[in-house]
Amino acid sequence: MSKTQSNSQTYKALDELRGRIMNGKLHGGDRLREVQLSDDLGISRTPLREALLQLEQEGLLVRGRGGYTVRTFTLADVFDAIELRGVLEGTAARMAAERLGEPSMLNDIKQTLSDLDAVLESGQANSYDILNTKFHMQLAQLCGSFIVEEEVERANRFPFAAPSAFPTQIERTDRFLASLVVGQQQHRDIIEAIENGEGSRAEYLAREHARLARRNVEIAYADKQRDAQNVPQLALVEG
Amino acid sequence: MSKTQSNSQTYKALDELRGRIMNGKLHGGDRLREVQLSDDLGISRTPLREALLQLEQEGLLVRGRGGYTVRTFTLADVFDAIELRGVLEGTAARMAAERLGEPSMLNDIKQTLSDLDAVLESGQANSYDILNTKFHMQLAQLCGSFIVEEEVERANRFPFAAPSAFPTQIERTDRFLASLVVGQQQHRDIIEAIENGEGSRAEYLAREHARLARRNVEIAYADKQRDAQNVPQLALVEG
DNA sequence: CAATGCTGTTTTGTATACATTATGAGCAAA
DNA sequence: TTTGCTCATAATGTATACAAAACAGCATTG
Repeated sequence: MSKTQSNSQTYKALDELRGRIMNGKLHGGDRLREVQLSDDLGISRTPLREALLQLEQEGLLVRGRGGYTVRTFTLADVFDAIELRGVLEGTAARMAAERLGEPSMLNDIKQTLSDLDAVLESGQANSYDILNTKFHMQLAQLCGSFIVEEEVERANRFPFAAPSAFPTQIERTDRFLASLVVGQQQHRDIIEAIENGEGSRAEYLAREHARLARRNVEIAYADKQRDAQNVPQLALVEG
Repeated sequence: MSKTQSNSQTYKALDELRGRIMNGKLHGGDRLREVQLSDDLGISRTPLREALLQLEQEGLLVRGRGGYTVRTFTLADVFDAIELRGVLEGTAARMAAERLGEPSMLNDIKQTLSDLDAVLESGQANSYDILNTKFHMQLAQLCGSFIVEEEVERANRFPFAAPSAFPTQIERTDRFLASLVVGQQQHRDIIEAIENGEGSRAEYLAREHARLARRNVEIAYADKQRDAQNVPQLALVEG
């Protein structure tokens, strides 16, 4: 996160390409030609290549026979990525429960919980997403292992798998808003389990919590045509 | 795996640097200067930078304030990495159990099990490591999800976390050889669980199996001085 | 007619020169 | 003595020229 700002050109290329892929401007299987992209973006090949390498690591591109192509995702891939995030966040939660030192270490994340409550009552959906992301980051940090924390964050960067990947853009149906309430209860339960040192409970609650995201994807995918404008990321998913 | 061969210079740099770090020629905290390294390795800066970027992704280097430094690992980091691998392999095993189509899909990995048996009886330790690695790769492939498989392989690339990271180099004590027998039984149990569709059992067996690797690290670390020549990777671990 | 090899073209891989930013030493002033 | 500024130096970030390799199309040959 810190390096991103320093690399001006590389970051610009990274951001722009990621955007194009996620928005569906670049389709799965499209080949990326360096010189052409370089001209297009107004960025020379060296930082562009750095960005391409990064996007390969993020899983958005595949490198075959020398050239990069945009990766294609199936709906199953999306579900798997979400499940993977659940597993990793579950591990973070379990480790947090097993290793937690002073209860005061939970103060910050409890504050986020309260903020989420306030936002849910007032119905400000945008703030919810920001706070939700914050909660998940704080949870990852609680595990006490930088190795695990890194991997959780990595899983969160994966397309569609992020805790707030879809909510901002999905139409705010009552059904969806209700799922936020459920999710917030799960947040509370996870923290309670950690506080009580209930590692296994914390792990499975976090896994179950990730399935909420899966459900959101299912809803969005079912209404793919209608949500096409709201959720352009869906263009990435084939079929 | 496929791209590695194509990049001649980049791969050379990657391999050499990885080796230097793992062997302790480069110590934790050492700064890597591009021009100096470029001269040293006889490789120009562009492919070198690509290698550095890759090593950052692998977790061996950290990028701060523009420059790369060799990452320092604590013993706790090593344990966490191993636990993480256990979690991910456990997930692969569980998914394999839950999703397995035809039982014949287990034929290949069962063959590996038999090969491992034969090697254990004959006492050829080198072949054991190769087959052990093969087993773990096949297990990852069984999960039916490329996303998960990729992440398992990623966790295996992490220093010390690979299934056969240490065994080849550790002195072959009776105690250690006994652990191989235990490990092989765990292999069999995992496959049995998958075959029976016992997802949860498969998951936890795989987790427990990873703890064998942890024990090997503990042994090696306790005898750090004696094993220093045999296990140069230990130089990477501070303290 | 099929297969194979040649050649022009395009694309990525590599090297290096240039630009920009960080760093640290030295000195001056408080 | 310490602190802050300035400037020299050296590092990384960027651009581009060149090399090598892959690819496609065509012609030639069996």
